[in-house]
Amino acid sequence: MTLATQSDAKIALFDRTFDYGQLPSLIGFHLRRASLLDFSTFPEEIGDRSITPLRYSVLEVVGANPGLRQMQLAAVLGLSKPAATLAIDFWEARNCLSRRRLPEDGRARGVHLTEEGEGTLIELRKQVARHDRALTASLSDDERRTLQIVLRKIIEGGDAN
Amino acid sequence: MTLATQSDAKIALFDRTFDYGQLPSLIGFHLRRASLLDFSTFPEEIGDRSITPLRYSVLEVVGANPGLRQMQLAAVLGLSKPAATLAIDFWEARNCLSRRRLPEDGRARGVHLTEEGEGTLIELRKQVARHDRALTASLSDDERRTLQIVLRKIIEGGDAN
DNA sequence: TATTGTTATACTCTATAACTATA
DNA sequence: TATAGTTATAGAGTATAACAATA
Repeated sequence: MTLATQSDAKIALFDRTFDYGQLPSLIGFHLRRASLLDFSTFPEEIGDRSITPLRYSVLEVVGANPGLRQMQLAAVLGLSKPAATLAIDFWEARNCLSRRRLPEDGRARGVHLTEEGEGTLIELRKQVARHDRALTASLSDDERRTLQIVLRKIIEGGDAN
Repeated sequence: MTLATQSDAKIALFDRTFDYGQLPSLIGFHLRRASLLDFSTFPEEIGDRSITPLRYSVLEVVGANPGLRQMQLAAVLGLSKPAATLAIDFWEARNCLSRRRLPEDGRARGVHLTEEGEGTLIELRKQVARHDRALTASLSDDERRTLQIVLRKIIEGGDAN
């Protein structure tokens, strides 16, 4: 028995053709590769390699929800407590985020954009939108829209749209 | 100026609603989340937490290209040399892969499935296909097909299809 | 001198748990 | 006793470079 026969797509390398087996039939395989491509090209557009997609998303969510608590931020983005702490530390060191004690609960901190953070976010938004546009440059508007809907369906496990 | 107004989608948590800002307009955001969901549910179907998507893909590619060199395997899957070495080590320790010297080049090793490896791959293929099907259970066949095509376009940067 | 593959090392991320301060 | 957040620590994954064997 040869397992090499059920192929589906090939790749040319070293003057030879290789077979991906059943991998190309898997949505997860393509999702992984597209997401990796997104990550790997992200810093090219942003310039600053220390600004990762995750760190950008933290700034974005704080901008959209001024004063939310660190735990809330963590829950919204699916971060662990330490991950939230570290991401906020990163932006605080750059004077883009600030922590403020809440009068109603001395344990909690509300997270806010600083003035510099607002400017940084406005700039980042443009760059990230440009990067995302470049990532999907080969798609029609219709395909881009469909892709977004279908990905949401996957993420919400069938309860979406 | 408030940055919280350009919202697009919301999430309910802690008896409150939070805003994702521009994140939901980004394909990359959804790709990341869908891919993370894929990864996080993968071990549930496979059972063995040490068998990662990457390690499975190594077995798959060796099965589809018996005897390919380690460097070729690395290139096909976009792995670094050490990553290829370690992945092959993993399967060799489980008696699923073997390295064989090539008569025509003493430096290179060809990678082969063992008999046990063939059985393991056959089983894994079924489980992985089932997992991928579950991941996309909320999609119609048509949507699944479209998704695959569109993701390939992204990956190949516009030269695809 | 270049290439295949291995090993060593370091760096990033993540996950857990211990800790503090408040409640 | 429980919760918000911080710090400490360890584990997985990845990337680079040094290395051994062969060409």
